[in-house]
Amino acid sequence: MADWKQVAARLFPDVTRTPDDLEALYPPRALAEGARVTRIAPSPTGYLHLGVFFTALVNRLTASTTNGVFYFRLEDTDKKREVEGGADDILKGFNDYGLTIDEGFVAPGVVHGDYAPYQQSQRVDLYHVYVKSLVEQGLAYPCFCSEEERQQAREAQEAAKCRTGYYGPYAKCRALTPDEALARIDAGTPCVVRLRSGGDESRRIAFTDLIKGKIEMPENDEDLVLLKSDGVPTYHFAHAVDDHLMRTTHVIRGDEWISSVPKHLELFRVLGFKPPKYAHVAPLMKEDGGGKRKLSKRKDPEAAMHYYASEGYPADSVLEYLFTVVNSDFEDWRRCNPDANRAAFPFNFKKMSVSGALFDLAKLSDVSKNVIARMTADEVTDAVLAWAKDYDPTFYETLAADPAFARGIFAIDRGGAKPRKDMAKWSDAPDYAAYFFDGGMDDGWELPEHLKAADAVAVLQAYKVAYDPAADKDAWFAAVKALCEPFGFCPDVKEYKKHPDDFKGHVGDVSTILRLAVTGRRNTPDLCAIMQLLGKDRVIARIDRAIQNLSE
RNA sequence: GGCCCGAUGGUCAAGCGGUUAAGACACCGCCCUUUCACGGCGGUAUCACGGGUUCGAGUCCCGUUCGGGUCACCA
Repeated sequence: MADWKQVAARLFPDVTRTPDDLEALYPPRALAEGARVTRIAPSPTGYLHLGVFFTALVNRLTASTTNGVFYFRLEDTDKKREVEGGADDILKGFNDYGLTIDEGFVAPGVVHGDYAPYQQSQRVDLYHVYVKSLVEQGLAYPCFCSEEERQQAREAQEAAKCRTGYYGPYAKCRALTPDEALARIDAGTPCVVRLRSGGDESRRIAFTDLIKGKIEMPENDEDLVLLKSDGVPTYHFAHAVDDHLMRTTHVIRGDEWISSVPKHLELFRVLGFKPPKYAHVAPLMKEDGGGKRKLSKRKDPEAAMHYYASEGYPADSVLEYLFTVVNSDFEDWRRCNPDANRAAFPFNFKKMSVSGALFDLAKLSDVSKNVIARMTADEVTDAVLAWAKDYDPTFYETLAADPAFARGIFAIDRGGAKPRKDMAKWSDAPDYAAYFFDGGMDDGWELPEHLKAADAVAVLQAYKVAYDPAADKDAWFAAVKALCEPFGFCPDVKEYKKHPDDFKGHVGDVSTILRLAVTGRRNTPDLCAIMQLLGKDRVIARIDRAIQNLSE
């Protein structure tokens, strides 16, 4: 009569270490009381998803605010879904947004830390040590069921209207004796290793989620797969082993995991590990036909962090917005600390939303406008240039041809106490700056309805005479004002409002005529500054063209 | 369908048994203003529904409805 020890030995002939050995190899961390160890553990299945980034941010904040450690572990146990270079994309994304990683994979090609390896595909020996031990104890067993068999069992369960899954009486291989198991291993039948669950579906297990509060669920009674037939662990098992061995104190992850917590708790129990604290983060949602749904990697371009770079949202804007979603009191804090570094924000689980928040691009825009409004002309120019180089080569050429002129464009109305908020993202820049370039001005503009072309022509002709390219802002305005009365416009807006019928319009209308002639638009920054930047020749040429257009 | 979570304006949300139910975005109006902006002030608009408990319920309990998540050798 064989026993489970023999089965374990047959299953894992190369495993010589014991759980105690590993315990010694990866000792508890020497950290101060209260320091939290957190991690992000993405799988390299493609580009960096906004949701992953968001979760990483919460992990980062949790570690930072407690002087703990935030590490990056690669969950590359699913070779089928793996994407070449996926890990580097994710890491690069973190780096781009200034999200620093303390340990594990910290940058593309850079890994360090005392709890290595940080890549699950390189940790299989470790997992096997524990599985072997569980099999020896009779707490896990090999299962030889084929996909077809499981499928059939499932259909039978559905027909009988009972819970589907591999548990209790439906766990066929659970009944195998060590001898039977040995025979099938020797016959070369592929197998997985399953947990022999001691759970009871009718009992309930309670735990406290740091975000959602107390949660109660039926115990797990499923004989979940620990090791797949290729010897690689499932997420559940890897989670228990890795987070224990890496001494994670707080597991912060997407709330799609919440229903697996009973499984995880059972695993920690049978392995003799102290379970971590859990915090399950609600997903970012998107409005979709009246309802809302989780941001989808496939359907929604804004689910990719890359989207924000290509649209030209400054990293700072994205972060600033994400913080408003992370903690509901962030905006209050920001109002009180307008210049403070976000790292100083006192992050708190209790201020996190329990249910999914709609990702609001309009709000992002507003936040971003404020961020950009605080930047200097040089910063804006550099950022626009950097963005254009990658995403709008034509615009880049245009700007790069005359950097000083480019800088001049973005310097207008910037830096004062009342900054303009014209741009929410760098991709707004080409349109914003279009009329500064001769080919970019739209000549198809029309006068506001209450103004007559003849009056406009008269104003423009007079302005040509009065125009002084060297005039400062006051002189410039005086010249505009002087144009009013001769042509029936009121130089004083208040006065005009008292007697609107006495005038053709007010000084604002005169400005509008000039603005349209020079820029082709009704909305622009300070006209005086624009004209100075444009220079005399261009201004005169444009006024002439306007006069001609209006005269036709 | 089973299990779990949730529900305050169009959106993000504060609220922890007694409030005129904060604030932000968006929208609208007014003011300021050389134009355009910025800014300031104001406005429209919310406690999903039904039962309890209570002197009193957005807040506590139970149902209903709706929304989300999850039920793999994926994570």
